[in-house]
Amino acid sequence: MTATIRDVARRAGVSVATVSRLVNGTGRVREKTAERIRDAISVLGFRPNVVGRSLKTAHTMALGVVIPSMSNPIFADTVAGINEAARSLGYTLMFTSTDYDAAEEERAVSALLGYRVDGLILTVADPEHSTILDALDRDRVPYVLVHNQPSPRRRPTVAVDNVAAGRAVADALLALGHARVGMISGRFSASDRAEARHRGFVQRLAQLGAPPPAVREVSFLEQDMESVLAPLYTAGGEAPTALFCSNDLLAIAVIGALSRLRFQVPHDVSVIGFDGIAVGTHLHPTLATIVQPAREMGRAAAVKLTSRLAGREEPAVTILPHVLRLGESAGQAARRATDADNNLHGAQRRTPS
Amino acid sequence: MTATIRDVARRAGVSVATVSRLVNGTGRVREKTAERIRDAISVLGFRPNVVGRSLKTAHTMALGVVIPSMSNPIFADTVAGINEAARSLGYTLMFTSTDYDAAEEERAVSALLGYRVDGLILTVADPEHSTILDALDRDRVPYVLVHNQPSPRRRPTVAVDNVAAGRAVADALLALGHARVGMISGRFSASDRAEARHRGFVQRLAQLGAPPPAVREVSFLEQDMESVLAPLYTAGGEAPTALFCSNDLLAIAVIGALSRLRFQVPHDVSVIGFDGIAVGTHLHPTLATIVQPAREMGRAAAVKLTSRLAGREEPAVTILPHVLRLGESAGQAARRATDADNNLHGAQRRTPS
DNA sequence: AGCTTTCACGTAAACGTTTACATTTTTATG
DNA sequence: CATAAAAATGTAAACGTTTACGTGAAAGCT
Repeated sequence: MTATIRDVARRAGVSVATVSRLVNGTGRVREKTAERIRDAISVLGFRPNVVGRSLKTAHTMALGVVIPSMSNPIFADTVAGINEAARSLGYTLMFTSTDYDAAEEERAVSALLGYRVDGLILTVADPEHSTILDALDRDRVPYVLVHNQPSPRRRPTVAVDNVAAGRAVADALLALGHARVGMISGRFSASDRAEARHRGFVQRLAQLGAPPPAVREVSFLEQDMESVLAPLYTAGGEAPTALFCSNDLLAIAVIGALSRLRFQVPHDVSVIGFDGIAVGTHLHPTLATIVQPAREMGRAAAVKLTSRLAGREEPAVTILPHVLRLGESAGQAARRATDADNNLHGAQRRTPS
Repeated sequence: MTATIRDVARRAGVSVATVSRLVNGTGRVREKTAERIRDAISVLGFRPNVVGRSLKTAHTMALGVVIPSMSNPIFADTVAGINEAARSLGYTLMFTSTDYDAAEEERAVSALLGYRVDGLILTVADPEHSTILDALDRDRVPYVLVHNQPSPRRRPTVAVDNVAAGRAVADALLALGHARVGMISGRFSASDRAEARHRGFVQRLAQLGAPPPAVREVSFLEQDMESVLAPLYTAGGEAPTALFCSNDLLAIAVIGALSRLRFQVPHDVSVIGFDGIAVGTHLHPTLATIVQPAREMGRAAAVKLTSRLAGREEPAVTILPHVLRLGESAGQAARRATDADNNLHGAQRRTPS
């Protein structure tokens, strides 16, 4: 069917070795023969079979990518960055998204390993207790984590400092005068970074003597945010005036739910997200958030991985800077004074059915 | 390093053929030997090398995916759908995004072909005049287009009827009383679907006796939408009261730019997008749009492709239904009457610097 | 001229599978 | 129990490359 190196060799009247040398630029070949070979290649439409090559060379020039979800722009952007860097380094991507399913994580990695990708870039649910990662370490499969929270084990990682960012959110909210705050987070078991953000948040709150936040863990695919929020806001005057959401998608859903519950953002409750996805700036109110340099993180991950593949020494963990973007969704806490005063806003609220 | 089928065979005291048969479930093997082999496999951590297998079997169980951009949720969702279907069919994805660069399209396909993917799923700039597609046809490489506008050549495609959708937008806008409309579109040369949407739009406008729309082609990555829009709105009373944008991302940018130009959407100008990306419903005003079933389209494309690979006959083109979602960004045209009347709103507008 | 290098190229053995075909073992049959 | 049929397994050749090694020719040197 499609031409092989043998066909080319025959037509050019040389041996396959010479063709291989020309194609790969390894070893010299006389200009005259080179021309004959090039001719043969173009008339036969020869395209080197990478799988044959890979079998022999024991590397595939393919990188495996495993992320939780394609539908979250933060990951899409990360992949875009990986793609960009990988391409320019001559690598191709093999890709899977797991839809936040831990079992699927394992299947995906296993499949990729079957293809003998040269390395993996992944965002896993819980790197601390990951049998997958343990297996990769054992088998000496090169990988780098992206977005996962770096831990004492110092697995190769590109991330932001989620804990510090969580603290920053606490600072910001307190500075805006919020006394009672809450957090709506994706399941910690499905996201170590959500857990890290929470940890920083709670820690700083405690440090500054604020009461601990109400925390609600939800599925990353939560459909019915109203049912999650309603209970928080039916209890007496203790409802949080600001909500930290572990990612922007959640924050957007929360803002929608709040509005259906007849709360105004930020007047009644402030909301701050995490990620800094592009659409956040187009929302109304614009979304307050911690922005991560997603595309850059992807690039950095690809570069780190390929550097390791090339045997270059690389720092295990790269922390990229995050920045707090104070959008309109986070505002001053409602005029605080007495508890009674808080109830003045009660009229605007409605106990959900 | 990692165990081969030979190692397994040796340890189990059988031949490689038997191991292969067991692993692939082809041919029978006595339960007793099967057990020995399974043991050997698990202690050696044997994982069949797909590249060796691919070389022999001449198929890779890998599908190539080439799309313009990862950062547009419509494509991200499509890829999610492809991923989902491919996975359940036992295929793995090799992935590239081109960032709307036609040259990159070619490189990407070429790379993928080098890996001998079993087939390709792609969204190209211009399927009608695509040397890439011609080459694929010539070399009998199975592929299916997704999102591209089906043409008389009936290349395998999964799409919505962009022309009909364009007409639907014209109908909707006219029904809302808009007399002068415009279109902000990604470059036709970079997107046949934008061109198709435009075609339907213009066609229906003409059919109904409305004046032809002002059309502005912009880059899909346009940063400065204000400079694009400003000229449209400095000319006398001829400015469009409604803008059809060839995709939602553009529509969002347009709404932002309009607001910076001190126009209110939809009061001063209505905006309607295309794609139906999820965030549209969270915007304020919510985004009027044509919604495409992106994830489903991805799934359908993967299914169509793999069916063809399996030799099953499949209709060449699959048209999935789109639906018009009339969000808040499209409203009644400003009270029309005399031309003079239109100028009443002039006070709210400001000629940009 | 004789010698050593260097250059250009060819030969053939891998790489890890699958799979026709051959061979052995087991089972069924009379 | 002999034998035929069926079942289980083995042998070895491919698949398309790369690459160590070998060889002949040309070039440089004394």
